[in-house]
Amino acid sequence: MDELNSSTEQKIFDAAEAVFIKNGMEGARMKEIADIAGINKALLHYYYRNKEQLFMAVFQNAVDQFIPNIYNLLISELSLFDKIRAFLEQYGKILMKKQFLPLFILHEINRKPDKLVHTITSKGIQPQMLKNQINEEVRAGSIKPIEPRQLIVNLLSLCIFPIAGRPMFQRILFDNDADAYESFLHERMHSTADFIINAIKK
Amino acid sequence: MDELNSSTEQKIFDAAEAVFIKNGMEGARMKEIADIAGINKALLHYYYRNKEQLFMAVFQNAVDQFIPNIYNLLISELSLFDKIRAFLEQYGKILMKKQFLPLFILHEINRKPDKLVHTITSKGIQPQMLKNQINEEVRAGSIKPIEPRQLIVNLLSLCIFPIAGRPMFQRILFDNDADAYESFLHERMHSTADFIINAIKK
DNA sequence: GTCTATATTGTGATAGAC
DNA sequence: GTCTATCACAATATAGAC
Repeated sequence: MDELNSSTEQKIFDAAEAVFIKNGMEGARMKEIADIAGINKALLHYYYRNKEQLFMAVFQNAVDQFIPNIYNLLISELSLFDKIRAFLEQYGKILMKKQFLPLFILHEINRKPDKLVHTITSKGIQPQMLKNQINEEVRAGSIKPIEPRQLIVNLLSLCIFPIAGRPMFQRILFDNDADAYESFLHERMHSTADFIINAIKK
Repeated sequence: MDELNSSTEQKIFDAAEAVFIKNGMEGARMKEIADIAGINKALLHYYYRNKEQLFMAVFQNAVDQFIPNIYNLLISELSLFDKIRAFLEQYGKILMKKQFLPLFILHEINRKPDKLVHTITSKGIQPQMLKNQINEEVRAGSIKPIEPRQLIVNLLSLCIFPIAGRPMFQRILFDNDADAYESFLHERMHSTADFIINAIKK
Protein backbone atom coordinates (compact mmCIF):
# COMPACT_ATOMS: atom_id res chain seq x y z
CA MET A 1 0.00 0.00 0.00
CA ASP A 2 3.03 2.16 0.37
CA GLU A 3 3.45 1.63 -3.35
CA LEU A 4 0.08 2.99 -4.25
CA ASN A 5 0.30 6.14 -2.20
CA SER A 6 3.88 7.04 -2.89
CA SER A 7 4.73 9.78 -5.33
CA THR A 8 6.27 9.09 -8.70
CA GLU A 9 9.54 10.54 -7.49
CA GLN A 10 9.54 8.14 -4.58
CA LYS A 11 8.75 5.18 -6.79
CA ILE A 12 11.65 6.15 -9.03
CA PHE A 13 13.98 6.44 -6.06
CA ASP A 14 12.94 3.08 -4.67
CA ALA A 15 13.40 1.38 -8.01
CA ALA A 16 16.75 3.08 -8.51
CA GLU A 17 17.89 1.99 -5.07
CA ALA A 18 17.05 -1.62 -5.83
CA VAL A 19 18.74 -1.61 -9.22
CA PHE A 20 21.86 0.35 -8.25
CA ILE A 21 22.39 -1.81 -5.21
CA LYS A 22 21.97 -4.99 -7.17
CA ASN A 23 24.15 -4.05 -10.13
CA GLY A 24 26.21 -1.06 -9.07
CA MET A 25 26.35 2.28 -10.89
CA GLU A 26 27.98 0.82 -14.00
CA GLY A 27 25.82 -2.26 -14.20
CA ALA A 28 22.54 -0.47 -13.64
CA ARG A 29 20.26 0.25 -16.60
CA MET A 30 17.91 3.23 -16.70
CA LYS A 31 15.44 1.08 -18.60
CA GLU A 32 15.27 -1.44 -15.76
CA ILE A 33 14.76 1.30 -13.21
CA ALA A 34 11.92 2.75 -15.27
CA ASP A 35 10.32 -0.68 -15.69
CA ILE A 36 10.42 -1.44 -11.99
CA ALA A 37 9.07 2.01 -11.15
CA GLY A 38 6.29 1.35 -13.63
CA ILE A 39 6.97 4.46 -15.69
CA ASN A 40 8.82 5.58 -18.79
CA LYS A 41 12.52 6.21 -19.23
CA ALA A 42 11.95 9.83 -20.13
CA LEU A 43 10.33 10.44 -16.79
CA LEU A 44 13.51 9.48 -14.99
CA HIS A 45 15.20 12.43 -16.62
CA TYR A 46 12.37 14.70 -15.72
CA TYR A 47 12.86 14.06 -11.99
CA TYR A 48 16.58 13.42 -11.96
CA ARG A 49 18.41 15.12 -14.80
CA ASN A 50 20.71 12.18 -15.51
CA LYS A 51 21.90 8.82 -14.30
CA GLU A 52 24.68 10.36 -12.25
CA GLN A 53 22.33 12.52 -10.18
CA LEU A 54 19.97 9.63 -9.60
CA PHE A 55 22.87 7.51 -8.47
CA MET A 56 24.21 10.17 -6.13
CA ALA A 57 20.83 10.49 -4.46
CA VAL A 58 20.73 6.75 -3.86
CA PHE A 59 24.34 6.58 -2.76
CA GLN A 60 24.11 9.44 -0.30
CA ASN A 61 21.05 7.88 1.23
CA ALA A 62 22.87 4.56 1.53
CA VAL A 63 25.81 6.20 3.29
CA ASP A 64 23.47 7.98 5.67
CA GLN A 65 22.05 4.63 6.69
CA PHE A 66 25.38 2.83 6.75
CA ILE A 67 27.09 5.35 9.00
CA PRO A 68 24.60 5.79 11.77
CA ASN A 69 24.41 8.64 14.19
CA ILE A 70 26.14 7.20 17.22
CA TYR A 71 27.28 10.50 18.64
CA ASN A 72 25.01 10.09 21.63
CA LEU A 73 26.40 6.64 22.27
CA LEU A 74 29.98 7.84 21.95
CA ILE A 75 29.64 10.67 24.45
CA SER A 76 27.57 8.64 26.88
CA GLU A 77 28.97 7.77 30.28
CA LEU A 78 28.80 4.05 29.56
CA SER A 79 31.84 1.92 30.23
CA LEU A 80 33.81 0.69 27.22
CA PHE A 81 32.33 -2.79 27.49
CA ASP A 82 28.80 -1.45 27.64
CA LYS A 83 29.45 0.83 24.69
CA ILE A 84 30.64 -2.14 22.68
CA ARG A 85 27.56 -4.10 23.66
CA ALA A 86 25.23 -1.22 22.87
CA PHE A 87 26.88 -0.51 19.53
CA LEU A 88 26.71 -4.12 18.36
CA GLU A 89 23.09 -4.33 19.46
CA GLN A 90 22.02 -1.15 17.66
CA TYR A 91 24.18 -1.40 14.56
CA GLY A 92 23.56 -5.10 14.18
CA LYS A 93 19.86 -4.45 13.85
CA ILE A 94 20.41 -1.82 11.17
CA LEU A 95 22.69 -4.05 9.12
CA MET A 96 20.39 -7.05 9.41
CA LYS A 97 17.67 -5.02 7.74
CA LYS A 98 19.92 -3.48 5.07
CA GLN A 99 22.34 -6.23 4.30
CA PHE A 100 23.20 -4.88 0.88
CA LEU A 101 24.60 -1.59 2.17
CA PRO A 102 28.19 -2.55 3.03
CA LEU A 103 29.13 -4.19 -0.25
CA PHE A 104 27.41 -1.55 -2.35
CA ILE A 105 29.14 1.32 -0.59
CA LEU A 106 32.55 -0.29 -0.50
CA HIS A 107 32.42 -1.16 -4.18
CA GLU A 108 31.41 2.30 -5.27
CA ILE A 109 33.93 4.07 -3.05
CA ASN A 110 36.58 1.78 -4.39
CA ARG A 111 35.58 2.63 -7.95
CA LYS A 112 35.60 6.40 -7.58
CA PRO A 113 37.16 7.30 -4.23
CA ASP A 114 37.81 10.95 -4.95
CA LYS A 115 34.27 11.60 -6.09
CA LEU A 116 32.55 9.73 -3.27
CA VAL A 117 34.63 10.18 -0.14
CA HIS A 118 33.03 13.43 0.82
CA THR A 119 29.73 11.65 1.32
CA ILE A 120 31.45 9.78 4.12
CA THR A 121 33.79 12.31 5.63
CA SER A 122 31.08 14.96 5.64
CA LYS A 123 29.20 12.79 8.08
CA GLY A 124 31.73 14.00 10.62
CA ILE A 125 32.70 10.78 12.29
CA GLN A 126 34.56 11.51 15.47
CA PRO A 127 36.48 8.46 16.63
CA GLN A 128 38.71 10.60 18.85
CA MET A 129 36.48 10.28 21.87
CA LEU A 130 36.40 6.50 21.62
CA LYS A 131 40.14 6.36 21.06
CA ASN A 132 40.67 8.37 24.22
CA GLN A 133 38.45 6.12 26.24
CA ILE A 134 40.24 3.01 25.02
CA ASN A 135 43.63 4.53 25.80
CA GLU A 136 42.49 5.43 29.29
CA GLU A 137 41.24 1.92 29.99
CA VAL A 138 44.57 0.54 28.81
CA ARG A 139 46.50 2.97 31.01
CA ALA A 140 44.27 2.19 33.97
CA GLY A 141 45.04 -1.48 33.39
CA SER A 142 41.41 -2.52 33.08
CA ILE A 143 41.93 -4.00 29.60
CA LYS A 144 44.88 -5.53 27.79
CA PRO A 145 47.14 -3.16 25.83
CA ILE A 146 45.72 -2.50 22.38
CA GLU A 147 46.02 0.28 19.85
CA PRO A 148 42.58 1.95 19.76
CA ARG A 149 42.19 1.83 16.01
CA GLN A 150 42.98 -1.89 15.99
CA LEU A 151 40.11 -2.45 18.37
CA ILE A 152 37.77 -0.24 16.37
CA VAL A 153 38.59 -2.06 13.15
CA ASN A 154 38.15 -5.40 14.88
CA LEU A 155 34.77 -4.33 16.15
CA LEU A 156 33.60 -3.14 12.74
CA SER A 157 35.05 -6.14 10.92
CA LEU A 158 33.26 -8.62 13.14
CA CYS A 159 30.06 -6.73 12.72
CA ILE A 160 30.08 -5.83 9.01
CA PHE A 161 32.02 -8.54 7.20
CA PRO A 162 29.74 -11.45 8.05
CA ILE A 163 27.11 -9.49 6.14
CA ALA A 164 29.27 -8.11 3.34
CA GLY A 165 30.76 -11.56 2.83
CA ARG A 166 27.43 -13.35 3.01
CA PRO A 167 27.37 -14.42 -0.66
CA MET A 168 30.56 -16.32 0.08
CA PHE A 169 30.08 -17.54 3.64
CA GLN A 170 26.55 -18.77 3.10
CA ARG A 171 27.63 -21.03 0.28
CA ILE A 172 30.88 -22.28 1.70
CA LEU A 173 29.80 -22.79 5.29
CA PHE A 174 26.02 -23.16 5.10
CA ASP A 175 25.36 -25.05 1.90
CA ASN A 176 23.58 -21.94 0.63
CA ASP A 177 20.84 -22.26 3.22
CA ALA A 178 19.52 -18.72 3.59
CA ASP A 179 17.44 -19.40 6.69
CA ALA A 180 20.36 -21.04 8.44
CA TYR A 181 22.57 -18.07 7.65
CA GLU A 182 19.94 -15.68 8.94
CA SER A 183 19.87 -17.56 12.24
CA PHE A 184 23.64 -17.55 12.27
CA LEU A 185 23.66 -13.75 11.97
CA HIS A 186 21.09 -13.44 14.72
CA GLU A 187 23.15 -15.60 17.01
CA ARG A 188 26.16 -13.34 16.32
CA MET A 189 24.33 -10.28 17.57
CA HIS A 190 24.58 -11.74 21.05
CA SER A 191 27.84 -13.64 20.94
CA THR A 192 30.10 -11.11 19.23
CA ALA A 193 30.20 -8.67 22.12
CA ASP A 194 31.37 -11.44 24.46
CA PHE A 195 33.99 -12.49 21.93
CA ILE A 196 35.47 -9.01 21.81
CA ILE A 197 35.25 -8.39 25.52
CA ASN A 198 36.96 -11.68 26.29
CA ALA A 199 39.70 -10.73 23.85
CA ILE A 200 40.58 -7.50 25.61
CA LYS A 201 39.62 -7.93 29.27
CA LYS A 202 42.32 -8.74 31.76
CA MET B 1 61.42 -7.05 -17.82
CA ASP B 2 58.57 -9.41 -17.30
CA GLU B 3 56.64 -7.09 -19.53
CA LEU B 4 59.05 -7.31 -22.41
CA ASN B 5 59.37 -11.06 -22.45
CA SER B 6 55.78 -11.96 -21.79
CA SER B 7 53.57 -13.19 -24.58
CA THR B 8 50.80 -11.11 -26.04
CA GLU B 9 48.25 -13.33 -24.36
CA GLN B 10 49.90 -12.73 -21.02
CA LYS B 11 50.02 -8.99 -21.58
CA ILE B 12 46.32 -9.04 -22.38
CA PHE B 13 45.56 -11.04 -19.28
CA ASP B 14 47.57 -8.72 -17.06
CA ALA B 15 45.90 -5.65 -18.50
CA ALA B 16 42.48 -7.27 -18.16
CA GLU B 17 43.17 -8.17 -14.57
CA ALA B 18 44.08 -4.60 -13.74
CA VAL B 19 41.06 -3.10 -15.47
CA PHE B 20 38.47 -5.64 -14.30
CA ILE B 21 39.66 -5.37 -10.75
CA LYS B 22 39.59 -1.61 -10.81
CA ASN B 23 36.21 -1.19 -12.49
CA GLY B 24 34.44 -4.53 -12.23
CA MET B 25 33.05 -6.50 -15.15
CA GLU B 26 30.41 -3.91 -15.99
CA GLY B 27 32.66 -0.91 -15.60
CA ALA B 28 35.57 -2.32 -17.57
CA ARG B 29 36.14 -1.22 -21.16
CA MET B 30 37.74 -3.44 -23.77
CA LYS B 31 39.38 -0.36 -25.24
CA GLU B 32 41.16 0.41 -21.98
CA ILE B 33 42.37 -3.16 -21.68
CA ALA B 34 43.75 -3.04 -25.22
CA ASP B 35 45.46 0.29 -24.58
CA ILE B 36 47.14 -0.91 -21.42
CA ALA B 37 48.21 -4.14 -23.10
CA GLY B 38 49.64 -2.01 -25.89
CA ILE B 39 47.68 -3.72 -28.62
CA ASN B 40 44.51 -3.36 -30.64
CA LYS B 41 40.96 -4.09 -29.58
CA ALA B 42 40.54 -6.71 -32.27
CA LEU B 43 43.38 -8.70 -30.83
CA LEU B 44 41.50 -9.15 -27.59
CA HIS B 45 38.87 -11.07 -29.47
CA TYR B 46 41.47 -13.14 -31.21
CA TYR B 47 42.81 -14.51 -27.93
CA TYR B 48 39.61 -14.41 -25.89
CA ARG B 49 36.50 -14.67 -28.00
CA ASN B 50 34.56 -12.08 -26.07
CA LYS B 51 34.52 -9.92 -22.96
CA GLU B 52 32.78 -12.58 -20.94
CA GLN B 53 35.46 -15.19 -21.51
CA LEU B 54 38.23 -12.73 -20.75
CA PHE B 55 36.47 -11.80 -17.54
CA MET B 56 35.98 -15.41 -16.51
CA ALA B 57 39.66 -16.12 -16.96
CA VAL B 58 40.55 -13.20 -14.73
CA PHE B 59 37.88 -14.03 -12.19
CA GLN B 60 38.80 -17.68 -11.88
CA ASN B 61 42.41 -16.73 -11.37
CA ALA B 62 41.40 -14.25 -8.69
CA VAL B 63 39.38 -16.87 -6.85
CA ASP B 64 42.27 -19.32 -7.01
CA GLN B 65 44.46 -16.77 -5.28
CA PHE B 66 41.82 -15.65 -2.82
CA ILE B 67 41.00 -19.15 -1.63
CA PRO B 68 44.42 -20.56 -0.94
CA ASN B 69 45.34 -24.18 -0.64
CA ILE B 70 45.41 -24.64 3.11
CA TYR B 71 44.64 -28.32 3.05
CA ASN B 72 48.07 -29.16 4.41
CA LEU B 73 47.59 -26.70 7.22
CA LEU B 74 44.14 -28.04 8.06
CA ILE B 75 45.24 -31.68 8.31
CA SER B 76 48.42 -30.86 10.17
CA GLU B 77 48.87 -31.97 13.77
CA LEU B 78 49.15 -28.40 14.99
CA SER B 79 47.07 -27.29 17.94
CA LEU B 80 44.11 -25.02 17.22
CA PHE B 81 45.98 -21.97 18.46
CA ASP B 82 48.97 -22.73 16.29
CA LYS B 83 46.76 -23.31 13.28
CA ILE B 84 45.18 -19.91 13.82
CA ARG B 85 48.59 -18.31 14.11
CA ALA B 86 49.90 -20.11 11.02
CA PHE B 87 46.83 -19.27 8.97
CA LEU B 88 46.91 -15.58 9.80
CA GLU B 89 50.61 -15.47 9.05
CA GLN B 90 50.31 -17.18 5.66
CA TYR B 91 47.02 -15.72 4.48
CA GLY B 92 47.89 -12.27 5.76
CA LYS B 93 50.89 -12.18 3.47
CA ILE B 94 48.83 -13.20 0.45
CA LEU B 95 46.18 -10.57 1.08
CA MET B 96 48.74 -7.84 1.72
CA LYS B 97 50.08 -8.40 -1.78
CA LYS B 98 46.68 -8.71 -3.46
CA GLN B 99 44.58 -6.27 -1.55
CA PHE B 100 42.09 -5.84 -4.35
CA LEU B 101 41.00 -9.48 -4.37
CA PRO B 102 38.35 -9.54 -1.64
CA LEU B 103 36.24 -6.62 -2.82
CA PHE B 104 36.47 -7.63 -6.46
CA ILE B 105 35.37 -11.19 -5.80
CA LEU B 106 32.62 -10.28 -3.38
CA HIS B 107 31.16 -7.67 -5.70
CA GLU B 108 31.09 -9.97 -8.70
CA ILE B 109 29.65 -12.91 -6.78
CA ASN B 110 27.00 -10.61 -5.43
CA ARG B 111 26.15 -9.42 -8.93
CA LYS B 112 25.78 -12.84 -10.53
CA PRO B 113 25.80 -15.49 -7.81
CA ASP B 114 24.39 -18.33 -9.88
CA LYS B 115 26.91 -17.87 -12.63
CA LEU B 116 29.95 -17.47 -10.41
CA VAL B 117 29.47 -19.71 -7.40
CA HIS B 118 30.90 -22.76 -9.08
CA THR B 119 34.29 -21.03 -9.26
CA ILE B 120 34.28 -21.13 -5.48
CA THR B 121 32.57 -24.36 -4.57
CA SER B 122 34.59 -26.28 -7.12
CA LYS B 123 37.67 -25.48 -5.11
CA GLY B 124 36.43 -28.06 -2.63
CA ILE B 125 36.85 -26.19 0.59
CA GLN B 126 36.66 -28.60 3.47
CA PRO B 127 35.88 -26.77 6.72
CA GLN B 128 34.67 -29.99 8.31
CA MET B 129 38.05 -30.92 9.70
CA LEU B 130 38.51 -27.56 11.35
CA LYS B 131 34.98 -27.66 12.72
CA ASN B 132 35.69 -31.02 14.30
CA GLN B 133 38.87 -29.80 15.90
CA ILE B 134 37.14 -26.76 17.35
CA ASN B 135 34.31 -28.89 18.72
CA GLU B 136 36.80 -31.25 20.34
CA GLU B 137 38.68 -28.43 22.01
CA VAL B 138 35.41 -27.09 23.36
CA ARG B 139 34.39 -30.50 24.67
CA ALA B 140 37.80 -31.01 26.22
CA GLY B 141 37.34 -27.70 27.97
CA SER B 142 40.52 -26.16 26.58
CA ILE B 143 38.65 -23.22 25.00
CA LYS B 144 35.44 -21.41 25.76
CA PRO B 145 32.25 -22.76 24.18
CA ILE B 146 31.83 -21.45 20.65
CA GLU B 147 30.04 -22.63 17.54
CA PRO B 148 32.80 -23.57 15.08
CA ARG B 149 31.46 -21.54 12.19
CA GLN B 150 31.23 -18.46 14.40
CA LEU B 151 34.91 -18.77 15.11
CA ILE B 152 35.77 -19.37 11.46
CA VAL B 153 33.80 -16.33 10.36
CA ASN B 154 35.42 -14.25 13.10
CA LEU B 155 38.84 -15.35 11.95
CA LEU B 156 38.16 -14.55 8.31
CA SER B 157 36.42 -11.27 9.11
CA LEU B 158 39.35 -9.99 11.15
CA CYS B 159 41.71 -10.98 8.43
CA ILE B 160 39.88 -9.91 5.27
CA PHE B 161 37.70 -6.94 6.16
CA PRO B 162 40.48 -4.57 7.18
CA ILE B 163 41.66 -4.97 3.58
CA ALA B 164 38.29 -5.05 1.83
CA GLY B 165 37.24 -2.01 3.82
CA ARG B 166 40.47 -0.14 3.33
CA PRO B 167 39.00 2.63 1.13
CA MET B 168 36.76 3.46 4.05
CA PHE B 169 38.97 2.81 7.06
CA GLN B 170 41.98 4.59 5.64
CA ARG B 171 40.04 7.78 5.16
CA ILE B 172 37.99 7.76 8.32
CA LEU B 173 40.65 6.55 10.74
CA PHE B 174 43.95 7.44 9.08
CA ASP B 175 43.30 10.73 7.36
CA ASN B 176 43.87 8.93 4.05
CA ASP B 177 47.50 8.28 4.87
CA ALA B 178 48.37 5.21 2.78
CA ASP B 179 51.71 4.52 4.46
CA ALA B 180 50.15 4.69 7.89
CA TYR B 181 47.47 2.23 6.85
CA GLU B 182 50.06 -0.11 5.42
CA SER B 183 51.86 -0.12 8.76
CA PHE B 184 48.57 -0.63 10.50
CA LEU B 185 47.91 -3.75 8.43
CA HIS B 186 51.39 -5.05 9.12
CA GLU B 187 50.91 -4.59 12.83
CA ARG B 188 47.66 -6.57 12.58
CA MET B 189 49.44 -9.60 11.15
CA HIS B 190 51.00 -10.07 14.56
CA SER B 191 48.34 -8.83 16.91
CA THR B 192 45.24 -10.44 15.43
CA ALA B 193 46.16 -13.99 16.43
CA ASP B 194 46.56 -12.91 20.05
CA PHE B 195 43.23 -11.09 19.89
CA ILE B 196 41.43 -14.23 18.76
CA ILE B 197 43.24 -16.56 21.11
CA ASN B 198 42.51 -14.33 24.07
CA ALA B 199 38.87 -14.31 23.06
CA ILE B 200 38.49 -18.09 23.17
CA LYS B 201 41.06 -19.39 25.64
CA LYS B 202 39.93 -20.29 29.10
C1' DG C 1 49.23 -12.58 -35.33
C1' DT C 2 48.16 -7.97 -35.84
C1' DC C 3 46.06 -4.28 -37.87
C1' DT C 4 42.13 -0.84 -39.96
C1' DA C 5 37.60 -0.32 -40.91
C1' DT C 6 33.00 -1.25 -40.06
C1' DA C 7 28.84 -3.58 -38.55
C1' DT C 8 25.58 -3.91 -34.80
C1' DT C 9 23.55 -3.31 -30.89
C1' DG C 10 22.68 -1.04 -26.45
C1' DT C 11 22.01 2.99 -23.68
C1' DG C 12 21.71 7.65 -21.86
C1' DA C 13 19.54 11.57 -23.10
C1' DT C 14 16.40 14.97 -25.59
C1' DA C 15 12.36 16.87 -28.48
C1' DG C 16 7.93 17.55 -28.64
C1' DA C 17 2.89 16.05 -28.49
C1' DC C 18 -0.71 15.59 -25.14
C1' DG D 1 3.58 15.18 -15.52
C1' DT D 2 3.72 11.59 -18.67
C1' DC D 3 4.19 9.65 -22.93
C1' DT D 4 6.25 8.21 -27.94
C1' DA D 5 9.75 8.71 -31.01
C1' DT D 6 14.28 9.54 -31.95
C1' DC D 7 19.04 11.20 -31.57
C1' DA D 8 23.86 10.60 -30.59
C1' DC D 9 27.28 8.11 -29.16
C1' DA D 10 29.65 4.42 -26.83
C1' DA D 11 31.04 -0.28 -26.75
C1' DT D 12 31.28 -5.06 -28.18
C1' DA D 13 32.17 -7.70 -31.89
C1' DT D 14 33.35 -9.05 -36.74
C1' DA D 15 35.33 -8.80 -41.65
C1' DG D 16 39.02 -8.78 -44.16
C1' DA D 17 43.71 -6.91 -45.64
C1' DC D 18 48.47 -7.64 -44.62
